Amino acid sequence: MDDLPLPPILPAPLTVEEFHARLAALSPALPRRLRQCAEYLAANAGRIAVSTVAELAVGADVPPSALMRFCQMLGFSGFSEMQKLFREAYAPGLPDYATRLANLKQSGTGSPAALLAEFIEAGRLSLEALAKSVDEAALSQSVQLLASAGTIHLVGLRRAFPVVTYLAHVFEKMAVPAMLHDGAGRLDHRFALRPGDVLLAITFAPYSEETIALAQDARARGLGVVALTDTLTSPIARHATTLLTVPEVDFGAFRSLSATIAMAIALAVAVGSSRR
Amino acid sequence: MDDLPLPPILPAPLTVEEFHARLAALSPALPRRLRQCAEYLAANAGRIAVSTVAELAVGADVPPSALMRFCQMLGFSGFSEMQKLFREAYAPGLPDYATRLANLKQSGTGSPAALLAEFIEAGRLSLEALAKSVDEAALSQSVQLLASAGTIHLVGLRRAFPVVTYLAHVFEKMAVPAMLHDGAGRLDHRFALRPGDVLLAITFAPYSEETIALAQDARARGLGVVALTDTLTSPIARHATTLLTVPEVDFGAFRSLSATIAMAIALAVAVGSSRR
DNA sequence: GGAATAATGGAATAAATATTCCAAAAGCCG
DNA sequence: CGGCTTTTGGAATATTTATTCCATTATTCC
Repeated sequence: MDDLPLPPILPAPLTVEEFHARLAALSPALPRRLRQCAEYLAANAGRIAVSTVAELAVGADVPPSALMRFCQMLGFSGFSEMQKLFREAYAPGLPDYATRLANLKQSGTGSPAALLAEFIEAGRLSLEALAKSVDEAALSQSVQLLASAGTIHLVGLRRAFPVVTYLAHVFEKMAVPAMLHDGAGRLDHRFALRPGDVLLAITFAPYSEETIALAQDARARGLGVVALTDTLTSPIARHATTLLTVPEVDFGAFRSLSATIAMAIALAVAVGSSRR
Repeated sequence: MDDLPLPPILPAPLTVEEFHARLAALSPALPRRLRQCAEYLAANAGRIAVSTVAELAVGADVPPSALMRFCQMLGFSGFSEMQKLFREAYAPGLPDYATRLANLKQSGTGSPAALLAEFIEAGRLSLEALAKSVDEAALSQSVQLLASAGTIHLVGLRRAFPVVTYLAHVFEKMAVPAMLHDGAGRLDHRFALRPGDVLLAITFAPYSEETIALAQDARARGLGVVALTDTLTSPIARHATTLLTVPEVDFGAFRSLSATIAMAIALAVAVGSSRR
């Protein structure tokens, strides 16, 4: 007659992040159907706000009742309460934004505001693509390599130049020894690269001869080279110790650079804090 | 007995953009309650996917039945059909992205990947904030002013420097006469500013003395000054002919620059095409 | 100013959706 | 292999949510 086998009732997650953490924590120790739920929801959390129990159940390939049980095991009273979390999380950021963007785009094609809307969109898409495609292993290796460098040499010309100037600024702020190769006066500072130094080279199609040449030279002299480029098949890939790629969405002939800069700062800050 | 006063039955919008266009077209000619619906939905279209009729009705301050009628007048069979449009539009972009981001952030606080996730997020928030806050009038005026310039002078130091270097690159590509004031060698090129020229000055807190001084000097000599800064109360505001602000979200001590660059390219491309 | 028409709000109804419950199946342990 | 516990699927129920209908109120036009 004792009907209190209730597994310790967990408190419901209060934020989307807590939700993901809970999912990751419970997932391995779950029976089959419930694990299916966990995996599907982890991969499609964005759908929760706009789907019904039945739709999600189909997606996860479980009966609706299994999904129901799953919600309760997470600590929610039911599916609706869980959905509420996602609907509220969704509210502040996107809705007004998407609307404004639509209005901007509509305000006459070719108008400055419409152009701006396009670049904003390109930037956002680039950032999203980066989030999806980042190679965590290559990133950590690059950080390690740069953190171990004597001096970090920065090279990147034309459209990549703004990124290296920003890096130079960030490294300076963090007191990391770095040297910017800017090609001013056509001076060639290749002999500034000394054993134990590392080169951080950035180039995108159409690739800069000079950047690639410097990478090749550094590599030939046994220095580490971290390359930041657009594809795995970039000509700089063959001269790189570690290779980072960022998928940048162009609008017209111009690149938003958002993703590249995000990657560059993350790299710089990680290096700066690991040298300390 | 004739009960066919049916106003010409419009076809329902098939995309979110069509929806906005329809709204804008019908809105002015609508009776009071229906106009309230149109206005509220135009400003909060993002909410449609995640709200109930009752919630939206409260937001628009109309009874649910009015909202219902409104949906039907747009050509939908009812609210559910309209909501379907928004739920489907919502699906592809965000969900996978948000999920990946959550996973990245979780991969150990302080790890490079987690840092990257933060910067991606900061960049995206900045872009969204920019979309919401852009002052279209100031933007067009700035474009006109720059388009009428003899030579465009670019100034921006420290964290703003990457932006001006990118602008210099874009202007060069578009064959717009522009001069970059980079402070190299502490040379002061203020006498390069000639009548009919325009200065584009970029600075963020903590504001650069040099940038502000150059703007002040240009203004005193009767030149146009377009200022790109972070707030309306920036010290450069008093020296500006037109003022553009971008709300940039920082993470830690570092700025993502995404929004600033989006604004800068839009400006440059608009100027370039209007000079042609 | 009054008849005709359009718009409105609220209550009644229909439909969709979430949630519970329980009998059957599967897994586990002695 | 047989009793026990856990997990599962589906059907029954409860709840929420959308939708319709109609009497009342405002507008328009003559």
